[in-house]
Amino acid sequence: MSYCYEYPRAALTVDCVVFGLDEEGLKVLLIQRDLPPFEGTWALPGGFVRMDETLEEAARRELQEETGIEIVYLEQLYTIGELDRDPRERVVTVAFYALVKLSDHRVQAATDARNAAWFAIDDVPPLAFDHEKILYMAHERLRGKVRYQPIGFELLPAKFTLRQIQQLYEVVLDRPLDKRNFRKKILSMDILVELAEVETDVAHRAARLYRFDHRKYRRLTKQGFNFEI
Amino acid sequence: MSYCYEYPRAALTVDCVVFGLDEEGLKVLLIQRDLPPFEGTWALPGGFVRMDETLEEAARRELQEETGIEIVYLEQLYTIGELDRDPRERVVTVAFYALVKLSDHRVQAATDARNAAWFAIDDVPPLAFDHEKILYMAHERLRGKVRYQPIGFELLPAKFTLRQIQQLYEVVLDRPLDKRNFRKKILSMDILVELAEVETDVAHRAARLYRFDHRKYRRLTKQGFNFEI
DNA sequence: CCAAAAGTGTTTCACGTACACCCATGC
DNA sequence: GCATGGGTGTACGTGAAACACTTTTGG
Repeated sequence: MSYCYEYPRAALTVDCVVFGLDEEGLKVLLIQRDLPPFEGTWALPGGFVRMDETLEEAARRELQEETGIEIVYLEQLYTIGELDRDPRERVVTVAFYALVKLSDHRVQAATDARNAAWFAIDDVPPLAFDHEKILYMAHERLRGKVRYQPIGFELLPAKFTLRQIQQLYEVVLDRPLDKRNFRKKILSMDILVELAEVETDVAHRAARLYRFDHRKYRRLTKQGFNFEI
Repeated sequence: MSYCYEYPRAALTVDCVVFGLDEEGLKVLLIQRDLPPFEGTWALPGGFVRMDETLEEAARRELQEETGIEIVYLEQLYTIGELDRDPRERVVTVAFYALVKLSDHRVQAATDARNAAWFAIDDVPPLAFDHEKILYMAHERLRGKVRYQPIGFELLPAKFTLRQIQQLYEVVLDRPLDKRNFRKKILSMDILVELAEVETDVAHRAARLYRFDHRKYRRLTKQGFNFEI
């Protein structure tokens, strides 16, 4: 107990809502706590912020340590400072949300030393602390943001079919979309590059693969283009 | 120095970007610091979070203490945890932004004990810490949010003319809007109540006054209505 | 009567939406 | 040859944008 201050100070943590997508739908990455409080309960990955790292660095480090995942897309969500959210003492947490290409991370997270697992977003166990509230906020944010920023591609493999993007939007927005209209719209934005490849191992006609063109998107954005689904 | 912890802890503050609107345009409320560091420099109102108050409570209290302003619309903006943002020690700050009806607060803030003043958003003096960055973020957020949430009304008096709303949007979005189209659109949303009053003390035909109908808006929102300018 | 802003409709065009069939492939 | 999804075009309606003149009021 060697760090002393004139006034009391809250502890500062980060918590991360990590979203992934597979054939079954939208998933979230949880860890099972191995220490009290809430020992054995599922929770969002996260932990204390060190004095030599920024908030985002702390979030990335905790994700790396607890789940073995290297995050590409990470964004601050909200900071929660309710008085009794942690039974031990006052803990203020900065919540983040992250999007990962589940196709790349499926095995890693499940086999990590800590008990980490992907849960369907609609079938999440009871969570520690106020993590259900944080998860809800993150889900809302994703739903809102996916419509006017091309962040959905962070959930897809680098090469994807138009059907995959459409399914992504159908899952996140929770409504069916018309195939022809969707293709017309997404292609007319001119942010996808048509590849010379098609998907493999499907029991039907293989679909063309595309990739998202970050450079083109940035150029268009500067010219006043607004992504919107 | 009587509060001791096993690990070092960052200090936690709140900072507020308070926006107001008058005939000249968009304004921001600043205070002149009366203590080091940055003594004499203009800064965002804010201060340390106490252990018995939430983050939002801290923001409201600081605004009350430093500027005498009672805030209606207050929203969390971003949390900044860069390592050297405060020369004394590690300070993590939760930034908020607030919208006030400047018409009600013009005198109060200027005559408060502390040196507080409104500055045109495009003519802000050098600010302490990283407050210019925070101000920029808040301005961006306001610009973005005002288009799809009816928060602009928080900047107007309770009773306002259609010209006032239009000017508000012209100032915040920084582009001219067509009068007839704007009126058509805002009135067709059915979120304004036409009052039996007109403005007074103008050297021309007096315009009809309206007020924003929060209740109607909430009802429409539940039915899937989306505000958008 | 003059200055200043209030108030008011119509036309045009772009875009969103609804909708159904043939094609390619693997089994 | 059959099941599965890939890929494609048109018609319609709604809503955004462009645009100018008359009315009211105070000075």
